[in-house]
Amino acid sequence: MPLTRYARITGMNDVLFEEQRYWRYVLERIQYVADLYGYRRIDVPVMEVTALFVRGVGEGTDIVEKEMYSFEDRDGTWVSLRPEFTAGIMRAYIENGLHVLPTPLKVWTTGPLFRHEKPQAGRYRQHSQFDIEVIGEQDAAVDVEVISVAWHLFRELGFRDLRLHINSTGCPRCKPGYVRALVDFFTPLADQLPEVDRMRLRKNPLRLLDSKEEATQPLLERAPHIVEHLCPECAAHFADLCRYLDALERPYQINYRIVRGLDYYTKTVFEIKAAGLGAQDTICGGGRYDGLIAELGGPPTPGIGFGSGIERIVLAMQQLGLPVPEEVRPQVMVCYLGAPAKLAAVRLVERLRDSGIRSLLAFGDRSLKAQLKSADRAAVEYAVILGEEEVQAGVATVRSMARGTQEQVALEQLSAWLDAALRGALPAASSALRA
RNA sequence: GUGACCAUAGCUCAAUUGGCAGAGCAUCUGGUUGUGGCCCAGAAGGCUGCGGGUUCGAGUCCCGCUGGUCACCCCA
Repeated sequence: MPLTRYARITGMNDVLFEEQRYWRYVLERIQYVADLYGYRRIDVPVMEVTALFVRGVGEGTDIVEKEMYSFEDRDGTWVSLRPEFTAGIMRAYIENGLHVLPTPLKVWTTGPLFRHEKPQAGRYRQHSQFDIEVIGEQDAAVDVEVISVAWHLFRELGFRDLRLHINSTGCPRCKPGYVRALVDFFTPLADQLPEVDRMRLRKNPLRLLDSKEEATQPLLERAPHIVEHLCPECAAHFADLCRYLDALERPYQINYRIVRGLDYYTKTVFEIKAAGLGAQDTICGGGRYDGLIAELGGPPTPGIGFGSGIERIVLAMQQLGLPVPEEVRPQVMVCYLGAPAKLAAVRLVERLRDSGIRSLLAFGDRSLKAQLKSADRAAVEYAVILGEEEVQAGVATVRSMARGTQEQVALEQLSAWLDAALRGALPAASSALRA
């Protein structure tokens, strides 16, 4: 007897059966949409050397500075549980020489990510994302396709109230100029800013844009927009993005206040928000990272991708009452009376499974009453009863749980009989007796 | 990392001013031979999150810790 009861580690979650219906459906739709758009699955390790994330995500980011699960491996190398997918996938791209594949390379993945944050609604320390990446093409039509993959998925899952926000963060050529303009704008107004935002002005001026401080809001209204400071190349790219979105008649809004927290973003950034969640209402976020692969030691190659939190999707679907398929239920339960019949039952249930019938065996030598009760709880369509009499005669008693009728079926024909009955094609000349 | 609220059976919740820890649901068994759902009866299930303190006496009051929830920060 253990003296302590073990509990979940903070921010970790058990996904129980009711919720699994959502997970199963979401994953299934993800595969469908990924196939539809021609994305190939890739899986990368949950652990990488810490330096990869420091270099990829960015040294000064919150993720790297205070949220990574990092530790020294037994052989002395520093490793981290992945806090996001992109860096690992880019490492795999470079390491496996995937640039030799037809360009662009379009991949998707899913799995757990780890960030040591304080948990709250829709935010967990271990969470899963659906992630896609397109590597090797800077055409803005790619950006639109990437957004469409997410959009299509959410529509497929039944979401209707979605909001797409887009922005451009420029590139190393135009971003510094904008940051300077932003600082020039706010510096004379610094005394009107709350403490937090004065700090942002000094440390990371771009963060001012997504400030939620009351006092800052009216100032932000008049602050310069990055869209007006883009270099000709970034401006043209952004204009293309908008033109293609318009062509799709996809509703979007340009939100010059989207600033993503990862250093690698360039040009397009976007978020999709859903109703039904609390403060964490972003179910998809991503953008372009044209400098990342070179930064990680690969050939200069543009890329774009997004991550979408599966827990958040599931949470929103539950809140919104979106329909998901019922849990797959077993179809038959085999009940038995006495030891000889039990031997026959053990053989029979496995034979039923061989013919593809989802079957349970009533364990534990309990009374027939108890066995039928568990058949009822399991919501099977048929109970198959094997007693001394049945074994003698080489038959089984088959009881329809819904109708309460039963009849005897020869053991050799049982699989075929059940198979037909479960399809709704009951054999015609069967003599049903009322119970 | 900061703040607010919360913690009693597997779940949802009771327990008078500080006075014997309970109910419903779920689980198991039974209501006469081999027949489910409804009903009835019973069983099992608790160091009241943990540790201190006040008190004749603490689930209840006080302090600390841990955990949970929500929000900030950040992010999916």
